[in-house]
Amino acid sequence: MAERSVVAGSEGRSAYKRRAIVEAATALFLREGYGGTSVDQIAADAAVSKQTVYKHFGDKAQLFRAIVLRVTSHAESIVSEMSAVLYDEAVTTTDTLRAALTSLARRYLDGVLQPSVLALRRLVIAEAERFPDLADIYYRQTVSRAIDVIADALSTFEARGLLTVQDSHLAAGHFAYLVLAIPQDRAYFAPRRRTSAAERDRLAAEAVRVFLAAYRR
Amino acid sequence: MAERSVVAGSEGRSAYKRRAIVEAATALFLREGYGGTSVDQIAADAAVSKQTVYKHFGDKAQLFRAIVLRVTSHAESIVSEMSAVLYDEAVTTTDTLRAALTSLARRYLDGVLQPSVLALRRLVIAEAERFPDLADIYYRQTVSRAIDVIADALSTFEARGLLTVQDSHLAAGHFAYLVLAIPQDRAYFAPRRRTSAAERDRLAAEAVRVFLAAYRR
Amino acid sequence: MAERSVVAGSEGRSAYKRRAIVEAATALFLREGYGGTSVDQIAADAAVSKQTVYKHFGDKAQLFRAIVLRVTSHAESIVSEMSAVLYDEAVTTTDTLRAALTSLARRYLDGVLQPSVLALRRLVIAEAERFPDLADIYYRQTVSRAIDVIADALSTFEARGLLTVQDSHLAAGHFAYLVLAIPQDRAYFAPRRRTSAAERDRLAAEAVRVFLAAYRR
Amino acid sequence: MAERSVVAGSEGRSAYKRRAIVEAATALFLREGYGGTSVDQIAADAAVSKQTVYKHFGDKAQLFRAIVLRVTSHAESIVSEMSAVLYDEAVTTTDTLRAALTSLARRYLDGVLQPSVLALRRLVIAEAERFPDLADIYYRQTVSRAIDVIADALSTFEARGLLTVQDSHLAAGHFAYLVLAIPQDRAYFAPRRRTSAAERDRLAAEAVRVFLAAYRR
DNA sequence: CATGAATGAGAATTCATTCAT
DNA sequence: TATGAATGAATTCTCATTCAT
Repeated sequence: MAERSVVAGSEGRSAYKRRAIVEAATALFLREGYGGTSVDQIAADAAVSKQTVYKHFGDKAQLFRAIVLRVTSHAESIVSEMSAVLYDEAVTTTDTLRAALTSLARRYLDGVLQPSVLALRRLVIAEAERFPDLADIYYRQTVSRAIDVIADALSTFEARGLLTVQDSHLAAGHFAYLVLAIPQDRAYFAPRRRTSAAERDRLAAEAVRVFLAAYRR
Repeated sequence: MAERSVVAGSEGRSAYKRRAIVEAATALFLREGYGGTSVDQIAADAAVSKQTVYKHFGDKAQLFRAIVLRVTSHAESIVSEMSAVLYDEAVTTTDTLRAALTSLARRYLDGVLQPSVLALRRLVIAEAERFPDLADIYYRQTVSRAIDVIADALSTFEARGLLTVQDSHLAAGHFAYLVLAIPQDRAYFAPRRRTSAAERDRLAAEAVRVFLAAYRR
Repeated sequence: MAERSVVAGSEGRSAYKRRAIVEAATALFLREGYGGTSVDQIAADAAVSKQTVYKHFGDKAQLFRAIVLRVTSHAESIVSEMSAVLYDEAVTTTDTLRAALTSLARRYLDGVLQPSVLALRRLVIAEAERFPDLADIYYRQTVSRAIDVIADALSTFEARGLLTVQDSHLAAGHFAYLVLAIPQDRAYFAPRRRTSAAERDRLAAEAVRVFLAAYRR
Repeated sequence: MAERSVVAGSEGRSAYKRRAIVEAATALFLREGYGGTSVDQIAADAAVSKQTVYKHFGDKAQLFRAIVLRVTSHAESIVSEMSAVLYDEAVTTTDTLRAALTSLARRYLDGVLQPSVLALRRLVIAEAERFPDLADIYYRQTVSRAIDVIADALSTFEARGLLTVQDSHLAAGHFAYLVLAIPQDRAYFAPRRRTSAAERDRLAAEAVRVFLAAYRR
């Protein structure tokens, strides 16, 4: 038992340090970028020796990959939560459809405009040339994924006779970017500026209005 | 006259070197980013001594600023050319309006999806934290500017009874991103992928369709 | 115990390296000045990597500060040793006073004319514009300090009816510079020239003679 | 005549530029030191090309030598002016002697405590290792020279039965440093601090008092 | 297995000096 | 003869990575 607890303590320590590294690296990469973050700093912030960082992650690039993938999968979960609203059985009329889409739009905005999500996007874009594989994964797991989910829902709504959609992915793209593009593009260039809740409400409502004008049966 | 040509040759030399530096730095910054580009490399590519770079531009950051501003002003000219179509007197019917907006959309897509324009955008986004002033200028001179121009045109069209527009800037944002957001966002994450002419045609046409469904009187 | 010696060895190593850096830097700064000494050279002379220098001292200026302060505190100890003679109870007559002052003068000369002390003074003077704080500390801890100590003693001697001193600090200044100024000023401009023991004897004796002529009761 | 005026203009121009270089270099060397001054800066401040600097002075070290020698000879003139008072025939009594010495002391203080003189001294001291010849010349032409002049005068005064001086140079040294050493040493370490006129008066008076107590017949 | 030190390279920047024009 | 450019080395400092203890 003593032995086990030592072993367990050892593993627990290792896992603890690993998590400390991940946390420090996540914060630093998101804040300072890849080039702006040094392994020294990560080790210092994690209160761990550099050697430990290298033992756990091989090298800086692999650590970066691990961090980005981890945060990306977290971003993916936003999409999943978002999609819940889409499978609401109650959407059977234009009014409930509008409500559902508006709710979806608000969730989407709230999710994607989170500072940490924006920081990740900016980071991935900045490093897309150095880490094209990461950029690709990111795009597929967040942007594409969201559009897929929306497209599915739109197809469902069309099957219920609520919408007229020919290319559901194009329609989903229209919806997604009617909602999101304005504040997201602004946020790319002004990382500090926030989009107020009122603004988000309005953007969601207007996006839905335009979308329905074009796609309602 | 011989003397003058000597003098002119002397000045021309300096200007020539300066241009060589600007060209080399532009290519490198757009391709490798700020951190990925060394002053050594710029000097080597420009076939110029490092001193000459420093004499002309002070330091790396100032050189970067000069480059970004220069390319930005070039990007701005795309907006100006784009706006030409908007003042076509012939837009008086729904059909001519649709044609004008489609043409506008195509020009917009063609302009913004140019590799060099995309590279600049990615660069500015990547360095928005380090050079917030540049990001701000870029956004105002290209993104905002384009939306302003479009908003003006939409107001005109409304005055002619062709559209119903309450918030012309919001409507312009809807238009711009219905057209652009899908391929632009994809391009941020996949710098190498091109959007074919056929795709651009379709994106333009569909964007205009959605826009008119929502905003036509 | 083996463990402890390992730990101790580890700490000892770090301290050993630090001391090696301090010694190399002290020698170089005193000999070559601040600008004339490169961090590369310090690292090489200390048989240590540049990184180790930077890890220990942050940057060149901080290293310089540490060195100057350390040597200054050593110079301060000269003042302290010097002051011992001043509290000799045996000073009760003009003759014993003369002997005590002469002894003091000799110690003062011996202390301040040491090549390393002169080198430090020249270094601090040379860098007084760049490191005014250091110059200030140096002046207070050595020059001012010595004069304070002497002034105290003179006050004591006056209390014993041996001297007539109104402004004890001024009198101390007169004493100190009657003793020291001639060879010190020469040494500033001729760093290599030494002042012989015979010369120092004579300078001490004559300084005391002049001083007593003016301040003896 | 036209030709001559051209030639003369050319020479005048050359001499003018030379003077501009000398002035700029003097200001810079005194303010920033040898290592802190770049030839670029000198050329810029003199509104002259670097080549012109090199044509006129060979290299930076020679320019430095020229500057220091020029300013030194100016400092020497202070000694000469100072010495005037010493050959005043009216010095025949203890009172006139005291007045003459006090006046001398004041002139000496005023001369040597001029900021430009102090800056030169600090510069020469700082570079004494690199330019030992300059330091030597400086010392002889200012410090030694002043002491020689004073020693001469003291000998004269002794010949008139006013003083008892055995080693006139030692006595002159005592006089000079009784007057000067306190504020000069302070000024070495605190380049910005000034010594007020009142302080100088007092220092002069007290120095003369001590000196006469020791050397008056 | 973890820590401090080392390595070795590379970055930005500056300098004194020399070449062409 | 004077100017802008070039040279080439040096300097401070940082980084990613690897030993040795």
